[in-house]
Amino acid sequence: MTEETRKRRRPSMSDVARLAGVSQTTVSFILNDTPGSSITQETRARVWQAVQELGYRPNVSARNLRTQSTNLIGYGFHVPLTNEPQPILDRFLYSTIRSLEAAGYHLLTFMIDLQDGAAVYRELYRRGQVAGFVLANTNDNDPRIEQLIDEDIPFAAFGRANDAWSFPWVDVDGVNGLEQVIQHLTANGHTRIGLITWPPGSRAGSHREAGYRSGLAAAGIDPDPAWVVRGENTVQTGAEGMRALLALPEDRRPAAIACVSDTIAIGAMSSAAVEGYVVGRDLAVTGYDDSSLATYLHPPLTSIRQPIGDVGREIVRLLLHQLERKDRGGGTLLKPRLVVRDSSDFRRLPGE
Amino acid sequence: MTEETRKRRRPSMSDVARLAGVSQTTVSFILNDTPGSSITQETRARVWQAVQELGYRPNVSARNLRTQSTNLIGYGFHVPLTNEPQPILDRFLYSTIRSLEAAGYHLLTFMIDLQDGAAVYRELYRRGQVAGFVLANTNDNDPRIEQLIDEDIPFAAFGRANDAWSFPWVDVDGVNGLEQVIQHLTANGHTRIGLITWPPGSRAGSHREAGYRSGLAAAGIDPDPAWVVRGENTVQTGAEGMRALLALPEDRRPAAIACVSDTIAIGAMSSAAVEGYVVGRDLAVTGYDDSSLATYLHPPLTSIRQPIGDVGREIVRLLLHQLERKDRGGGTLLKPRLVVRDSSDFRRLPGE
DNA sequence: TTATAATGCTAATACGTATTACTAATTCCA
DNA sequence: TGGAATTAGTAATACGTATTAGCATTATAA
Repeated sequence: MTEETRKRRRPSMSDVARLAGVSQTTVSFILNDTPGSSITQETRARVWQAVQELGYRPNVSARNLRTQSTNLIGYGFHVPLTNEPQPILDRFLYSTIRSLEAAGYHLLTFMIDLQDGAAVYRELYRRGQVAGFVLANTNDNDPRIEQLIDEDIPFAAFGRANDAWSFPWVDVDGVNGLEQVIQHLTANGHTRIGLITWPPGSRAGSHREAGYRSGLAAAGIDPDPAWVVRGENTVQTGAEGMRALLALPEDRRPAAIACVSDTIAIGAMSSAAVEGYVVGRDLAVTGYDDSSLATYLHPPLTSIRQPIGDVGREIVRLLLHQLERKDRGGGTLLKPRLVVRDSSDFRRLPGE
Repeated sequence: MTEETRKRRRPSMSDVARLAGVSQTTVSFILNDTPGSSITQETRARVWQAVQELGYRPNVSARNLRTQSTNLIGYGFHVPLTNEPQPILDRFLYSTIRSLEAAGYHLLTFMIDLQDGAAVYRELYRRGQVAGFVLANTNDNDPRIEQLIDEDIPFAAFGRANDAWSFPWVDVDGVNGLEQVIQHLTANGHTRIGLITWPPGSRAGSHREAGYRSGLAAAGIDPDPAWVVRGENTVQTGAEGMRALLALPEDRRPAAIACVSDTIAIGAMSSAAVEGYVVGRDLAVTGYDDSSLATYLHPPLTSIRQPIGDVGREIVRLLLHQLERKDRGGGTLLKPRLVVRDSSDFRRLPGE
């Protein structure tokens, strides 16, 4: 039985046509509702009947070959340098997959490492395996984007890359996000505010840092260069960054620390606790991403929530627009939202 | 220029053949190293030259149609009920994608929700979009597995489903994992040990619970039914579970709590802190998964590390075996490893 | 020297679909 | 009533590849 089942050829349109007593062309017309074709209700019914009976399903490869297209969109995972979970990326991916499926597309995933990166994209496209790409984790002058623009390959990116390049992107306004954080902290009376952020060259990092600076400027604060420390997106970076900041002489030591991710904030909070500080009383800490952990940390973490579902939907819209109408769209900038919790909101704390 | 670039048809084998002055058949023979064909070194060189010149790449759809196969493997994401990060799943995915690519396959992702689940798999397979599937998050009597077996569709699963069904799976021995945890805790003198685990029906959950029970039995401990509390895989479950356990009367209250995931353990630790317990001194807590956060929690979390890279590799091996030799393989059970940290290792703590 | 085998290549075909060009029968309109 | 227009369908073809069958030409064996 196994062998027989495996061997049996899947029914094709011709099989359906034969069973229904019509031509293969007619079947195609009916299944695709081809405009301009005229078929009786009765034959339509007969053909659908045959489709049911045989369990016919159109063959994707044949259809792709004939239409010179494909229902696949590529997405490259960066090889993770560390094992940190990437909750934002996961949620972005889910939302993107969902939106793509609603339009009849599927997401093909592949791994890229930092050097060969761009080449894989070209290869997949030239083989006709994918119709276009969705990008995430974009960087300053991202070589992938440069190449995709160059070769006129359809794509849309989560994140910007370079003010000079014009391409379809969706981003969450990191400048605004950190401005909200700083505004919240200064409103709470803070004047010495540190920042734990990523190494230079990260686009998202530079936006968030710009928001940090403009937020401080708006409050008339001139930041001490020592207030900004950097590292990869790991808990460890947060822990070490916090230790460095707390090691500053008392008159320069920040009493509020903004982090560019929850992951970093978790490390920072843990380090602060080790050093004997009570976060939320002695020290304000904020994160970014509003991951699900934020609520349950001790104390709960103030964070910035990104409208990830919207990002996925908008990216897919931009991409499909290209695939259909063949012209590139512009960018979309979405606003994030500050979620205040005890890690930064001293007024909510009991006592002191 | 844009329009021209877009319009230009991708070169086909015939174009290469024409440029090299040979037949399309010859080009195919050369590119595929078809055994039994005999072609001069000189013609080979001429053809490769033409391939370079035109930038020719084989068309995937045409190849798939001709060979009645596809280079895609399907992977269905469960719609996440919560926003918890799933570090294990992410790492499993990376490892799987890598292994698949090494064999010339790509991973096609799609979303499934709990009810229609199984139908999507059949649909993708019958359309010839994918050659088989990789499954994760398998459950007791998983209907997807039942259907895939029924319809003789190639697949391999991360996790078991049912002792009666025979199919290719890879799993990490959860019984052994929790036995290691319990053995460690009892060796440290604990006699009242709680468990925060998932709702019944989770296969992985029942294995870990069995390990909990056999571990206790090995130490001659008869567990109080109140020691086991259940909930979804969220931080909240951990927090509430811990609160429930700590609310038990003192003579029944566990002093060590094993959790079936780090996510749950994080909630448990946070809740314990709120109740005024110092984890690692008053209370031992252990997790499962050894996520990257574990090291940087306060205190660092004892956890179970799963050999995820091996899982991905082995799954792909089992799947490819089916695709090539057309028979199903058996299962592989991998051993996890206990990583002891301060959350459970009282002897490491300073003072008392 | 001649039949046979190996070498180096090509022509023809099929995979399953979508689409264009066409035909026969019917309906419409003046 | 008769020609045009519409209706209901079909035949033929192409997408780009892999493969089978076959055909010269050269090398080998008897």
